[in-house]
Amino acid sequence: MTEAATPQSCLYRKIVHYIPLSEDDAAYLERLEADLRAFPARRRLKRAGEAADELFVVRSGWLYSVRYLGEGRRHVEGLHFPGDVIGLSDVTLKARSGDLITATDAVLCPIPKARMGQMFCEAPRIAGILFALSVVDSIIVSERLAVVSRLHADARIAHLLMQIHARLALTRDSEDDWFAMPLSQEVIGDAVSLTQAYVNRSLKELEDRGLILRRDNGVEIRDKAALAELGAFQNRFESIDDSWLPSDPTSETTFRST
Amino acid sequence: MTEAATPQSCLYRKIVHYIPLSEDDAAYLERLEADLRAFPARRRLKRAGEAADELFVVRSGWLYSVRYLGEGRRHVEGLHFPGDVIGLSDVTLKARSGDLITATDAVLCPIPKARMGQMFCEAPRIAGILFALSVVDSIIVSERLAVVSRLHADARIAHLLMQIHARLALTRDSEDDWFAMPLSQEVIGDAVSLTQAYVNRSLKELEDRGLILRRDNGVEIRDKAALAELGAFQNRFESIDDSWLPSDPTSETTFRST
DNA sequence: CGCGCGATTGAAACAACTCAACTAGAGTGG
DNA sequence: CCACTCTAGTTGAGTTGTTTCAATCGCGCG
Repeated sequence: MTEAATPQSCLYRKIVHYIPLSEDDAAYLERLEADLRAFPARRRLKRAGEAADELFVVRSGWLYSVRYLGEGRRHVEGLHFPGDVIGLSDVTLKARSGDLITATDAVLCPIPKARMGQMFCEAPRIAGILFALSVVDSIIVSERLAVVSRLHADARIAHLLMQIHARLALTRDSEDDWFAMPLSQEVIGDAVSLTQAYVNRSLKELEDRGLILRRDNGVEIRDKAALAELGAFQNRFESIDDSWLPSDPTSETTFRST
Repeated sequence: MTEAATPQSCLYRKIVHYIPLSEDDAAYLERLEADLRAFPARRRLKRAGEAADELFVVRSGWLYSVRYLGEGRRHVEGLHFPGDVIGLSDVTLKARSGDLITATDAVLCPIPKARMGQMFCEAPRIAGILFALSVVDSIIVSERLAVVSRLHADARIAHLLMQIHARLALTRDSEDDWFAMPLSQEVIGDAVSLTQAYVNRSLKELEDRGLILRRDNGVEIRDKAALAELGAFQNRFESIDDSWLPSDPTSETTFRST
């Protein structure tokens, strides 16, 4: 176990990192995360083809989703960190497109997909926020696509490391330049489209150049500027534009002349 | 001009392709698309860095968004066809991440981003549908990421062609295996991460193998099954799971015992 | 008619892959 | 406490898919 059994809601922390939340909305969120489930590391929780009928809020632990495209070719669709909502990206699918696997021990809150409809009616602001989170997810994927498409091995790795670091920072208060890295080089490779062997070489090169330091089963970011430059990384999810969100009904700023 | 000046709403057609729409919702949609603007082909409508303060519904024409990541490296983030909503994928960004360019003459309906908030309150079902469309967009990107990551040049092209074909089919009644291809090989390359020269070779190979036929400035799909197999293409946006959507308030099926 | 962009084709260079052997460390059981 | 096993990481050599650079072709358009 890397965390306490019932950690505080990282989703809540992530959201308030972005936008202020009223008491009511906070309470609504809390009810959403009522049901806690613990899973051990390296477990395949869901498989491609199973019904995609629930979302999961990640309370603690790392997970990833993989897809298989024939002849053993594997692709990591996404990494999931504490505070992430897993499954937003396939609410429109009846069946899961890939497998969901725990990288570490993890605690999740399942949410039946059916509740989303209620939410759109009962809590439009929460619905809007969920929409925003889903958009953030898709920006992350889109970013990765650009990088994988057009950058070299070392730059892809650099980008991935910066992205992970930035995503983790959303739910941490302390500014730490080290994070644990429970993903194998093979998983990293499947995420940025490289072979395991080449991931190794690239990591070594980044380390030799002094951009990172591998220690204690994790990675220390040693030269943030250089990594960002190399990996064409801009933190596009550090803050969000919430100007379009439905306003909080409890605050009386809702009705303004247009 | 490839279409009439004020064509029928393809967004409406796309939505009803997926899910039934009440009179009220249809009317709401129509009001959303009140403002029509025509643009000539090959025009840069928006640039990276400009304020991302509006969405566009595509009434007619093709567009694409490109991103530049240093040293002339260009990446096509997305293709936009009639019925698409451009900009859903960066509602959470204050500034556009890339340029928006018309491939053909095009007619667009701008929608101020600010209206989205209202929508979440006034028309939860429409908001839900917009959310679903955004998820479909992100599935398309995610699909492309998997393919670009793990498949060879000919397979990537095969996938792209099948994807375009399938997306166009959403708003067409006639089953046609030919479509116009106003994208240069360079743009195609920037979309699937290949150089223009190699796109050419791959297209030629697909043609030699009898999977496609290039004619009349377009592409004819000659062997759909083989292309789908080669490009690991599954049509994951032909229909959507709408079971979770807020129900239509005008229909009296809303309140059921849970 | 000639200009210019996009498509076509060729040859050389190279980034990343494949295959494979070896090492380090973590866990297990005797 | 050591030998055994297993998984993950490291490193090397040869191969290949794709890029790069460049030259040529075709065609729509002013």
